[in-house]
Amino acid sequence: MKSTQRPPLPSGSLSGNDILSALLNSEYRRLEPKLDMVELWRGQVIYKADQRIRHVYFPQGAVVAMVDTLDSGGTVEVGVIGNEGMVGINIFLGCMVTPDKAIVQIAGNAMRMKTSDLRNELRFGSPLQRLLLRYTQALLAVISQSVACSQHHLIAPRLAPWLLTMRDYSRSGTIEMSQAHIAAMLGTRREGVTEAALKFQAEGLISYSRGKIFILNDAGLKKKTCECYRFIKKQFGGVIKDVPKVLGVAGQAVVRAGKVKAH
Amino acid sequence: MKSTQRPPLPSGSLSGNDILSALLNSEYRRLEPKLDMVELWRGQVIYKADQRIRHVYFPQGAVVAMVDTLDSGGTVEVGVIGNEGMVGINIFLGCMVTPDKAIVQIAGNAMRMKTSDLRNELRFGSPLQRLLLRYTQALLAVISQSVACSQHHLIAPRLAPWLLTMRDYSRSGTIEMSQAHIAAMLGTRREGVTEAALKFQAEGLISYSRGKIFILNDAGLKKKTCECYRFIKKQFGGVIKDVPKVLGVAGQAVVRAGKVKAH
DNA sequence: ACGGGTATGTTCGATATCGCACAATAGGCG
DNA sequence: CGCCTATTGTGCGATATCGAACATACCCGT
Repeated sequence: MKSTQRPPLPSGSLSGNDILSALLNSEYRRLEPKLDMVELWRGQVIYKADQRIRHVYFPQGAVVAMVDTLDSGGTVEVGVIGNEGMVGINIFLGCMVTPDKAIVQIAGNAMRMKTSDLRNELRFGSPLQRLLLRYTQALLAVISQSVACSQHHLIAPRLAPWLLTMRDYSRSGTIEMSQAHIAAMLGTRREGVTEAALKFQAEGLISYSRGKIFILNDAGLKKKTCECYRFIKKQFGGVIKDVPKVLGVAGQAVVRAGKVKAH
Repeated sequence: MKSTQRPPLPSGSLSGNDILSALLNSEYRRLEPKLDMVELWRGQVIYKADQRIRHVYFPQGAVVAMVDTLDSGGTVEVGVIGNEGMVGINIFLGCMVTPDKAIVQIAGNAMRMKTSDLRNELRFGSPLQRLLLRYTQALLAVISQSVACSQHHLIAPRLAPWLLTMRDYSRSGTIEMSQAHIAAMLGTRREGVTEAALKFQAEGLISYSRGKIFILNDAGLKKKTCECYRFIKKQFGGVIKDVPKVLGVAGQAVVRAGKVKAH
C-alpha cells in the first residue's frame, strides 16, 4: 500500500523514521510518492550477503540487524538499524550489493524505496544526503566501537547493553528473542548467554521465559553494561540533532530537533 | 610546501593517492591549490579521539591506522588507511570530530587539505564526493568484517593478514613494528603475538629481529590467514574500479579506470 | 490431556587467551 | 668496550570461552 499522508507523529516516538522526519515538508512531499509502507516480520531476511539490493528501508517501528557470517559458520551482529536510520546504506554509498545479511529483529513497519529512486534523489546535494552522511558517520563509529567491544569485553557486559538497546527499540518493552538467537548476534555460544542471563535474573535485573525477556531493573542493568552502551546512544542521539545546523535556514527542522529523546 | 604539479605516477604504484588520481584533470586542478604535501613520521598522532579535525589527508606512501582505545586502556586497530583512501573520513560524513585516534604506521607523504576546503568542495555533487562515498563503503565493509574477525579468529590467523597487509603497503618490503605494537593493533597481548611470530618463523614464513619483520614466504603466509585478508583486498580493490561507472557521462574518467591496479 | 518441538539449565573436559614475572638478547650510544 | 634500554623469549597459574552432550521445562497444537 502506498502511504498517502505524512504520519503526524511526535518526534522521539517509537514510530516515524527520524531521517524522514527531519526532512522539510517540501522535500518529504517530493519523496512521498516513491515511498511504500511495508510490514516487516521478525526473522525476515531483507538482504542476503552479496545480493543485489533493490530497495532501501526507513524503519518505523521495525528493527533490522546487519549480520556478518564467516566461512566457519560463525555470525556476529555488526550493527542495528531502527527508526534513527536506513537499511541499505551501501546503496547510498555507491554500491549495489551488501557484504552483510540484513535480518529483521523486531517486527514493525518501514518505508520502502526503490534503490533507483534513492540514487536519483541524491543527484543534487539534497538534505537527505546530508542526513544519510551523518547517519553513516554514526554507524561507522558504532561499528568501530564494536570491534573493540567484541575484542575486549566479556559476555555479560556485552549482553546487558544489547538487551537495553533492544528494549529501547521495542514498542512493547518485551524483548522477543531466544537466547540462541542472542548468542548468534553477540557471536558467542548459547550457553554463554544462558549463564549471563541467569546471573542477571538472579540479581533481579531481568526475567525471562522461552524467548520473552523483560527488564525489571533498568538502572541496575545499565550498571552491568560495558562503556559501549553509552557510546552507542551518544552516537545515534547526535544524528538528527547535528544535522539541522547544516540545513541552517530550514527552520522547522530545528523545532523537531529539540525534542528528540528525553533519554 | 605546496605541491605545484600533479605527480605523474603510474597508477597502482606505491605513491600517488588513488582517490586523487581518479579525478579528472580539470577537477584535480581545482583542488590542487588547496593541497599541501606533508611528511608523516612513524608514530605520529594525526588525530586524538574526540578532537576537532582541522585537516584531512590523502596518503601517498604513508599509512595511517584508526585506533580505538577503551576505558580499560585496551586498544584495537579498527581500520588502516593507505593510498587507496583518505584520513578524516568523518569530516566528509559531516562530523567535525573523530571518535578514534589516527596514528601513522608507516612513514611517508600525504596530501593535506583543510577541512573547510574539503567541505566546500563537497557542496556540489562532485566526483570527489562519489569517490569518497565509495571509499566509505569499502571502509565500512572492512570494519564490519573486523568485528567478526576479532570475535571468531585466533591470533595467528589474524596476525598473518595483518603482516601481509602492512607489507603490501610498505615500500621497502620490511615491516617496522615491534611485537608489542602489533599486539596493541590486534587488541591482544604481546606474548600472544610473540608466540604466533615464533611459529611463523619456525616454519620459515617470516624472519624478524627487534622491530623489523621480513616476509620470506608469501604464499605460505597467505595460507595461514583467515578469510578476512581476501575480503579486505577485494573491498579496497573495488573502490576506484567501481566509481567511473557512476561518473558515467563524464567520459575521460573511464580511461584512467582501465589502468588502475594490475593487482 | 498428551506429545513433540523448542527453549533453557547444567555439567565437564579442552583450549585459547590472559596476567604476570622474569630471563635473555640485541642495538644504540657514550 | 660496556652500559642501558627496547625488544623478544619463556614459564605458569588463572580465567573465559568453547564444544559437546544431556537433562529439564515450557508452549503449542491436536
